[in-house]
Amino acid sequence: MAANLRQVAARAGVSVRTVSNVVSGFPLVAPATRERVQRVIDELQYKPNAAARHLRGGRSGLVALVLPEIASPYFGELAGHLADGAEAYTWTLLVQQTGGDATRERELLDGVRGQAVDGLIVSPWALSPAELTRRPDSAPLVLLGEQDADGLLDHVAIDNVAAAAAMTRHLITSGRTRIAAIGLQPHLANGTAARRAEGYRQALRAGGIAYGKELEVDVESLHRADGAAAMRRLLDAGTEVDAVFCFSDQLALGAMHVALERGLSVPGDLAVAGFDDIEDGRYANPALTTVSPDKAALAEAALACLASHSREPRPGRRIVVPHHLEIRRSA
Amino acid sequence: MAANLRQVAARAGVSVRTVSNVVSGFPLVAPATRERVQRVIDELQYKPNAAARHLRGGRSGLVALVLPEIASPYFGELAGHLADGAEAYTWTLLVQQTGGDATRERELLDGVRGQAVDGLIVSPWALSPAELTRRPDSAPLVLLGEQDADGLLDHVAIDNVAAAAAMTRHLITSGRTRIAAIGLQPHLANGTAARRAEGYRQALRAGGIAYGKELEVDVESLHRADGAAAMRRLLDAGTEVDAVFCFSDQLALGAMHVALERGLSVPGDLAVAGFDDIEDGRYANPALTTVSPDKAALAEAALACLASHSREPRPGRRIVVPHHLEIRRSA
DNA sequence: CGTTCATATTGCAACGTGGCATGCCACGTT
DNA sequence: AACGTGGCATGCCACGTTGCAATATGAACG
Repeated sequence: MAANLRQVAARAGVSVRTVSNVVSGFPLVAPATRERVQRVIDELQYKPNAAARHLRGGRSGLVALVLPEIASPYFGELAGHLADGAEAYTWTLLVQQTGGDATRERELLDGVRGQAVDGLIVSPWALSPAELTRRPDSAPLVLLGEQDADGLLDHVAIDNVAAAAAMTRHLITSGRTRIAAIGLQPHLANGTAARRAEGYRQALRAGGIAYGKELEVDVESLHRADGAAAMRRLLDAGTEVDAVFCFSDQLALGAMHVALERGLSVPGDLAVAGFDDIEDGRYANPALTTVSPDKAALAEAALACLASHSREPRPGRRIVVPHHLEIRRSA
Repeated sequence: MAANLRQVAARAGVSVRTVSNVVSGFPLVAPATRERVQRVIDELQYKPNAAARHLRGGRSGLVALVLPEIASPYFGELAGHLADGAEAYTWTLLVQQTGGDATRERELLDGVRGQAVDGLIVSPWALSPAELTRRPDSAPLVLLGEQDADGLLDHVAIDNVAAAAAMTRHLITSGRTRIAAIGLQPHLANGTAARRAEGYRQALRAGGIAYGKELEVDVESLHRADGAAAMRRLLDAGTEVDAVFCFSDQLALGAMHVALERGLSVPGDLAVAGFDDIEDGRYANPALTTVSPDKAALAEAALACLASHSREPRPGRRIVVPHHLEIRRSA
């Protein structure tokens, strides 16, 4: 049975209000009183009741992270940064998985929990920007990833077009001429893959390199298995390729696995590049060349956005965090 | 501005209590009234206030997952299963990272959040079983991993001794005679590594294979970098080895990376085996042989434990979930 | 000695909900 | 006609906290 303010107050011979003042560090408390109350607090191991504080103050101290799946390394690493960073704001991170399902995404955006949370950090998958903005005014929300919702919602992301173009240029510079892309998702409203594809095409065009539909491979989702399947399709189709640029590291690891299985040498016969710079890529064999977004900055910016947004309403912001190419062995 | 019961009641021309009855599905409400109230609820988009419910009912609908770091693939995958499974109990998962720090682990076990949570799922790192049991009676707690706290706390785990022995036997059976182990953590009270070491030694002894200190490599933590460093030490020491059994897949991936870098062939010159069956291992090159714990069962058992424990107090339980060897290419 | 002021402490109310007990009404029974 | 029964609906209260406004205390000053 946890102690409450009343019990502490009774035992210390002061009013409930005074105990509350001590707990919350209100300055107008006599040192002697403060000390006496503090002693009772320690003695009874009093801990403020979060539910009551939440009800009274309207602040839950919770921030929801809404994403397709936490088991995905990229999201896991991001969640780690977010959970660490949240502490500075006295927030605790809550995980909500959508499984990439549109209905579930919609539900979570203003579900039961939506009301009990000080903010939402959302990595949308199936929902279009239009659907994202059309939501009742509840907790502040920040999107991870570039979205066409400028001025309406906050979003934090790297410049995907520039990043994809830079990696493609790297492949061209190192002598590759048949550069495939794995990871397009034409069926999704979520524009991340589209932006990466755009950067890829821009760079090919600028480099005077051939490109076309046969070099672009769609995927259902971004797991290693999808990358593996895509690579198999590409090789089975007999398309000539000397490089693949995958729009996620997981796709790249799956693709590389298949390439090696088929007896290709990486990077000899085939260069493989990824996107995300997940920890696995660093220790892959060969180590994976990748686009490295500054995940810590991404997390920090998202949290700062929420914090500033809950202080005062303002138009949506677009925050771009840095990225760099991490050139390793695979490309 | 979210609607509350009072506003719905006023608009529907009934009492607050009746609206509450409709919301909570209390049967004694006339169908006509129920429908009228429901219409207003939909109209005003009424959503029950979680804080008030929590305060009134003492249930927050939150379960905390306390672990060293969520970015670790094993924990990420486990968190995914837990978040999915929690839904069936109408729980939401909350992530608390300890960074393997004893002080922080202690804090979190009965911290501010500890009181606001319906249960704790804890993967201890630095804390000893004795310290874990010595805590004020707050929310129910279940430990992940085997701990010497039988009868006092619930814990859910695979049989680490048996699993490690089985993998070691597999290495022996496939002809290896100089089998090293990477991943001992003599400085930690947490007994998982110790149990795996025990299984390893048992199997070596039973197989009549040499073992000794020079074959057992300690690590600080379980990251790929630790595995890589351990492998380097092992090779630099000139110890003759034809297999390494790593006590986590991350260690194994780091170790394998170094082995390949040094020009060894895997599994030709060196067999590498891991523990955890994380997704990366499946697509590693070569694919990683590993001990595969049933993570879904682990998650489900942990949640069931919490649920049953919050219904009625009872002595601590020890739940063993199945595991199997996942034999791939690396060993 | 009375007034003023700063400091220290307090009581009241309200946040939104659900348990409890009770009130009300219509209908059927004696 | 009086009474009992059961279906519905309601009012009151408490959960633990904090904002607000008011009050008590003591010191300083005219």
